Amino acid sequence: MLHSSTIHESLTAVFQVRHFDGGPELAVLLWQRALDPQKGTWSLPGGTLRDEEDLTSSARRQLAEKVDVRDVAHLEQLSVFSDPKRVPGPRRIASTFLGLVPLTTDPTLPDDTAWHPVSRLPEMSFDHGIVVDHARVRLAAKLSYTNIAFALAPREFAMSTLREIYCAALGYDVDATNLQRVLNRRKVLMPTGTTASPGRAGGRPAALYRFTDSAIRVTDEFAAFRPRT
Amino acid sequence: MLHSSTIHESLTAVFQVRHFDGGPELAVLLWQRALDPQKGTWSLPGGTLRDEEDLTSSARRQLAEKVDVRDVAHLEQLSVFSDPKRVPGPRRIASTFLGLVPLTTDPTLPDDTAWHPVSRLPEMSFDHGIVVDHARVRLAAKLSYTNIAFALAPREFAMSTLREIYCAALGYDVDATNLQRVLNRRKVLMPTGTTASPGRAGGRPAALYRFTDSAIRVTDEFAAFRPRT
DNA sequence: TCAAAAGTGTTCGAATTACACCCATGG
DNA sequence: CCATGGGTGTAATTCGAACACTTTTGA
Repeated sequence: MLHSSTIHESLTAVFQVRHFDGGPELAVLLWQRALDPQKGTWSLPGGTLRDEEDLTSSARRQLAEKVDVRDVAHLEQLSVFSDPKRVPGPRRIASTFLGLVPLTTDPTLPDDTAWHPVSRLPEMSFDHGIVVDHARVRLAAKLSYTNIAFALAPREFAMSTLREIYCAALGYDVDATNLQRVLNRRKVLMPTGTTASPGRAGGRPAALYRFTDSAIRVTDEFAAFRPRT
Repeated sequence: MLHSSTIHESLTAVFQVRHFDGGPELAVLLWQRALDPQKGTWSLPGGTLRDEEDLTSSARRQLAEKVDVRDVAHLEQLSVFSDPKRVPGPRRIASTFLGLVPLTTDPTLPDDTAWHPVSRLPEMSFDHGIVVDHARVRLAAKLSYTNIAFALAPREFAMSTLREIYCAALGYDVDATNLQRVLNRRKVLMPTGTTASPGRAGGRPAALYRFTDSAIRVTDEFAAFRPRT
C-alpha cells in the first residue's frame, strides 16, 4: 500500500535544575511558536528525521542546531505519539525523548527559547504538555532505582548540592543523610578527596563527590520477588 | 525536505506462559520467513502502519489478522528501532510492543507460526532477538512493581498456578507464601470464594482468586526516596 | 564563643525472605 | 491414618525515615 506523506519527528523534553525565585526547580526547555497553528503556544525542541540518521542522532542534532544545547548528558526514548490527528496538516509521528543537562552548563539560547519551571508551564502546543508529564514521571522513577542523577549533577559536587538536585527533580524534600547512605551502599558515588570552601556565613567545608559512572546503570533492580541468592 | 519512502511498522513480542517438556515456560510467538531476505529465520508478528490508525491499533490489528490472536490482555510500547540500515531495502522504522496473552487461551495458529520458549530461541530475523530481550526485561521489571500478571493469568486461578506463572516469566523460583502476602498487601487479588477440586493424588482443595483490576496499575512506586507522608 | 553548615550514629518501623507448622482431602 | 498439596504463623534480615549529636568553619 502506498502511503501519503508521513513525517517522522523527534520531540525532546530537556530538563535541567535551575535557580528561580524561591530556590532551585526542575526546568524544561521550550520555544514559542511565532506562526500558526497555535501561534504563541510553547513547544518542545525537535524536528524532522533525516534519511541517513536514526532517531537518537536526530534528537541530538536538533538540540545542537536549533537551540545550541550540546551538553546533553543523558538522552532516552519515551513513547511514540502516533494519533493521525495529533497535529493539523500532514501526518507527523513523534518519537519523544527525555534529555538531561547538568546543573552547571548554561547554553546561550535563541530569542524565542527559554527555560520554564515544570511546576508553572505556559500554554503548550498540541500534545507537548503530555510529553513533559511523561518525562517527569520517568525521571522521578529512575532517580529512585538508577544512577540517572549523574546527568543532572556537575562533575564534582557537595552532598548538599546533590540533595537540591534530587529535591528539585522529585518535587519534594529528600533527607541528605539518607541520600548519602543509599547512594554509598549502591556504590554510585566516589569521594574526590577535595573539599569546597564554605560560604560567607561559615560552616564546615563540604567534601566533594563524583558519580562513578557516566552512563545510566540500574542500581536497585527488584523491589519484590528477588531471585534467591 | 522530501523524504524517500519510509515505512513505519509495528513489531510485537507476544508472551504467554505455556507447558513444554520440563514444565511451564515463558513463550514468544514467532513466524518463519518463507522468502529472502533471511529465509528460514524467525520473526515477530507485525506489519505496516496504515494512514488512519495509530500504532497500538495497528499492532492489535496485525495480531488479529495475521496470527489470529485476539485475546491480548495487555499491550504496551517498547522502544523504536530506527537505524536506517536495520533491514535491507527501503527504510523501515519499527515501533516495538510487548503483548501478553493469558495462560488459558490457545489460539489456532497459521502453519508458519509457533510458540517458542524464550530460553531456547531459534535464529531470529534482523534485530528481532533484541526486541524479545527488551520485552523480557520489561516484563520481569513490571512483575515486581505492577499488577501486570493479570494479563498472563486466567480469570480465576489457584495460588499455585499464579506461582508457576511468576516463576516461568521471571525465570527463577518464587515462594508461594510470600507471593500471596505481597499481592494481598497491595490489594491486587480478590478471593472468589470458590475452590478447585484436588488432583488425583489428593490434597487440600485450593482457594481460587481473581485479579481486582483488568488494566495495568503501579502497586509499589518508590523503592527509595519516597515523599514524606 | 556562637551561629551555620556538614557529617555521623542510633532508633524505629516496614517490607521481604525463609522456614516450620497446621489444615483438608483422597486413597 | 498417611501421603500430598494448600494455607498460616513467625523469626531473622535488610532497608529506609527520622532525628539527635558531633565536627569544622567564619564572624
